[in-house]
Amino acid sequence: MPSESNQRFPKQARITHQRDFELVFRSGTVAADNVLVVHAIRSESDRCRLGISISRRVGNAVVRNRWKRLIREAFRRQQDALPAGLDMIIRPKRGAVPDHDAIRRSVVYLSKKLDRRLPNK
RNA sequence: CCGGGAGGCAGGGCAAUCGCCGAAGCGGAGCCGCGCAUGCGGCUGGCGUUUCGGAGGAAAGUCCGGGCUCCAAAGAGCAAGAUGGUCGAUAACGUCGACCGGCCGCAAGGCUAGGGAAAGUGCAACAGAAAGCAAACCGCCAGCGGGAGGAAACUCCGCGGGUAAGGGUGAAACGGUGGGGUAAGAGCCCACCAGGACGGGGGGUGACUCUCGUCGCUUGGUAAACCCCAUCUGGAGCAAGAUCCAGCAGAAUGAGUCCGCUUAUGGCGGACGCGUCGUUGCUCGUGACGUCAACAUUCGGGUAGAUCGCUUGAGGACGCAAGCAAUUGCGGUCCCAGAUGAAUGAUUGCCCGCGACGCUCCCUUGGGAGUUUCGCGACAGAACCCGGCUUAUAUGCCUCCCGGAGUU
RNA sequence: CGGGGUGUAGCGCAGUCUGGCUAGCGCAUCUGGUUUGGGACCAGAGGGUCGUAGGUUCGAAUCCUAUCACCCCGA
Repeated sequence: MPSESNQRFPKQARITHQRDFELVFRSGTVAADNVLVVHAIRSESDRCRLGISISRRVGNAVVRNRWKRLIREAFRRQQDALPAGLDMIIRPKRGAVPDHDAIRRSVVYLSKKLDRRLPNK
C-alpha cells in the first residue's frame, strides 16, 4: 500500500483562524461557476488548506451542515487531484442546490483555474 | 361499522468503502530529568494503530424559572416590572396536579389574567329627553287661569306642578311577573322569583357550597383605563469567570496643605480640600483609590494566543413504597456528545413503510392478496447545565372514553 | 447570549401613545378632459383578512397574550 492515495483531512488541512480568512478574502483571487465560489491565495507550504464559509442566508443549520459536509468530502477525496499549495475558501453560489457530483467537479475545475492564474512562488 | 373526544409511543434498519471529534491503550519519534551504563521516569494542538463512545423530541424559538460565576457590599427607600380563585407539588416558576366558580357542548370533554367598582379619578362615538349626586322629550294625571270653541259633556291653549307604568334610541336606561293601591303612578304595599347586605347553623384545610332568619337594601359597565390590595423580583451573563502570558503601547511609586510620631533631606499615621472609580434606573447610607508634570526607580495590568470552566447531573432506566394526581422516599444498578471557522459524516447496495400506473389471481357491486417499475420517507443540528412553555413535524402504531346505528 | 425595531393598497409612509368620527397621504394603475399626437396639467374612480391566532370591551389597526417573518445593534 505505498501508493494508496491520501484521503485524510487533519487539522493542518483546514484554515482555522479569523485572520487567515480575512487574508484570503481581502487579497485572494476569486473564481466561480454556477455551483461554488472559490477564493484562494498561495499557501506558505505545499499543502492545500480548506476553509468553508456559508452564509446564514443559504438556509437553516441542517442545510448549511449539508453544504459543509459535501464540500469537505469533495476536497478530501480529491486532494491528490488538486494543485498543491493553495489556501482556498469555498462557499456556495447563491441559489445553488447542494449536489454531490456537481460539487466534486466544480472543486477540481475551479482550483485548477485559480492555480493557473496565481503567480508561482 | 360511522362520527367525535382525551392521552401516549416510535421518529427508518443492515452492510461495504473512505473519513471526522473525544477518551483509553500500544508502538515508534522528539524533548527534559536521573544514572558510569544497559536503562528508568515524565512531557507532547505531532505520527501510526487498536478498542470504546459520538445530536433531538423538539437539540429550534429564546417566552418564563433556577443552578453556577462575577459585580467592594446586594443595606434601606423610591421608581419600574411581573403575577392574581383555592389547596398542593417543586430548587424555582408565569409550570404542573387536584379541586371550586363562570361560559360552551346531547355527551365524552373543552375554554377560562378568575383579587378589589358601597376607596378615589377617568371613559362610553353615533343614536337618544336622559349615559350615573339621575333626568321629564312625547305621553299620562289632577289643579289653576278662564284665553278660544261648544247648548252642554267636553276639547284646545297657557301656567306652575305630580308621575319612571307606556313610547322610541342604544351594547347598556336604575330588578322581573301578578295583584293591591293611586288623580296618575312608583317596592308605595303584598305574593312568588332573581340578586345583595347582615346574622345563625351544617359540610369542606380552603376557594366555595347547602340551609334558616332579618332588612324592600336593588347601589349598572369598564381595572388586558389610571389606581388600590396581596405576593415576588439587586444586576449582568460561560464572549460569565479563572490561570499562563508573545508583541505593542504603557502603568505604578516617590512629592497637595496642615498636624502628630519617629530610627530624621527620609518613613508612618491622622484631618481637611480636590479629583477619579464603583451594583448596570434614581437617591441615601456604607466604601475604594489617587494627589500635576518633568525626572528617577521599579514593574504591574493584560491584548493576540493557549489552558481551565466543560460535563456526574434537582441525571437515566428498573424495582418497592406513599399519594386521586403532580410528585416524593428507599434500594441496588448504569456512566450516556463535549466541538470552538465549530466533529457526530459522504457514497453505494439490499431491506422496510407509504403512494401511483400496469400485470396476475380470488370474488357479488367493491374490495383483498401477490408482483415489476417509478416516486416519496417529515420537522429539524448540541455550543455552560437543568425544569417548563411555545412553535414545526411525513408516516405508522397503541390505550381509554362519548354519541348514533346494528347483532346476540 | 443580550438588547432594540418594523409588519397598514402594487411601492413608500401616516394613523397606534389617548379605542368609536371616513383607515388617510404621495407615487403608481384605470377612466374622462385638454393636445394634431404624447408628456405635463385638470377632474374622477378602483384597489385594504391593518403579518397571523386568540382574548378584553358594547366596540380593537389601536389594549393584552401568544406566535410568524424580516431588519439592526452590542459583547
